[in-house]
Amino acid sequence: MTKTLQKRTLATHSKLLEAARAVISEKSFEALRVEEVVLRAGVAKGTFFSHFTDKDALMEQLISEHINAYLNDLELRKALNDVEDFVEALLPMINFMTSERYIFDLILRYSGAAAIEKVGDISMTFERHVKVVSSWLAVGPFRDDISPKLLAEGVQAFLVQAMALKFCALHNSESLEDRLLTYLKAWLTPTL
Amino acid sequence: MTKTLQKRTLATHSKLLEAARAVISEKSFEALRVEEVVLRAGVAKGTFFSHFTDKDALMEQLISEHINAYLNDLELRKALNDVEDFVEALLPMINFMTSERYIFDLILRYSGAAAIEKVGDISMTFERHVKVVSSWLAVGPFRDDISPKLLAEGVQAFLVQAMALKFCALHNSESLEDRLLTYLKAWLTPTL
DNA sequence: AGAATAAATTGACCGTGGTCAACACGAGCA
DNA sequence: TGCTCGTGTTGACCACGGTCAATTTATTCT
Repeated sequence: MTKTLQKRTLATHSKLLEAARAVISEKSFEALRVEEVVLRAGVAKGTFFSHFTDKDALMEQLISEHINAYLNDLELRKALNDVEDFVEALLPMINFMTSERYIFDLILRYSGAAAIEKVGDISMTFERHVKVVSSWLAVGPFRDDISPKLLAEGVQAFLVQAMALKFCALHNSESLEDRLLTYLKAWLTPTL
Repeated sequence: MTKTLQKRTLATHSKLLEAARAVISEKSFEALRVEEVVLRAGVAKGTFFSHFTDKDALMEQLISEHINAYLNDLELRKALNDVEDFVEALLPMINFMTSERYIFDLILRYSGAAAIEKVGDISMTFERHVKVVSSWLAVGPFRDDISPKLLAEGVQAFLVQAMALKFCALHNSESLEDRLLTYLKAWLTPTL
C-alpha cells in the first residue's frame, strides 16, 4: 500500500524534473516558471503541485543536487595545510552559490531559516558541509581551543557573510576571495 | 522644480505609511497586504507603487525604523566589559529581528544581498551596527590582533548564523542566547 | 469481465503583487 | 477666467504561484 500506480507517478515526476532542468540550463534558475515546466512536461498545473509542495521545493531539490556534487568532490580531499588551500577548495561551490542572486537568496532562506517542521534538502547540505569542514579542521594547523564542529560552524557563518557582501553595494571593493581569506585567517589562526 | 504639488504628495505618502503601520500593529508584518493598505489609506493601488518601488521597499523602511530605534539605544551604551554584557545588550534587537520569520527573511535578503544599484535602509542599519559594535570592541578586553571593524563584521556574521539556527529544525536544542555566547566567546576571546 | 475502490490528473479559479494608458488636479501664465 | 503643462492618481488589467472539486486512470475484489 501507498505504492500503487507508482509507475505512472514516477514517469510524471521525472518528466517534471527533466523539464525543469531543461528550462534552467537554457535560461536560469530565476527565469523558471511553473507554467513553462508543466507545458514542457505535458501535464496540467495542478499535477506539479501534487509532486512538489511548492515552487521553492523544486528549486531546493535542484539547487541541492548541485551543492551535493561539490560536496562529493570536497569529501575526497585530504587535510588542508592552510587557509589559502581552504578557500581555493571551497571556491567552486561558492561561485555556484553566488552565480545568481536568486540562488543565494533561496539557499539563505532554506539553510537554517528553513521550515521548523521539515528538514529540507539545502538544510542537509549545510549539515554535510559542516561535517566535511570539521574533518579538515580536526587535523590541520588550526586553533584547537574549541571543537572542530564549532570551528566549522564559524567557517559557515563567514562564508555566508562573504557571499552576502558580494551582492552588496557598500562592499564591493574587495573580492570575495580576499574577504573570505581575511575572515578565515582571523577565525582559524588567531595570533594573540 | 521636482517639488511642485508636494503638499498633496506628502499627505498621501504619510497616509500610506500610517495605514501600513496600523495593519502591522493590528496583525503582523507578514499579514500586510498592499490591497489593505491602500484601502485604509483611501487611495488606489497604483498610487502605492508611485510612492514605493515595491512592497519590499515599504517593509524595508518600516523594519529599519525599528532597528534604528534599537541602534539608538545601543549607541548610548559605553564600553562593555565582557561577552555576556555584549549578548545582553544585543538581545532586544535580536528578539525583534527573529520575532517573525518574514522579518528575518527580509532583513537577510536586504542586509548585504541587497540590490547592487541602490543601498537600502536595512543595508544601512547593518553598516551602523558595525560602527557601534566596533566602538565597543576598540576599548573592551577583547583580542586586538585584528581591527575592531573586522571583529565587528565577525560579530555580525555570528549574529546572523545564530538567528538563522533559531528557525532551523536541526538545531533548536540550544537557545539562541547560549549559542551566540559560545560563538562570540570563541571569536572575541580566543584562548590559544 | 465488471463493479468497487483508490489514486493521479485536470483546468477553471483565486489571491496578491505589480503595470500603465487614461485621467484629474493644481500652478503659472496670458 | 480660461488655457497649458507637469505631476499625482486611478483602476482595469496582467503575471504568476497556488487550490480543489471533478474527472480520468489504474488496481483490487468477486
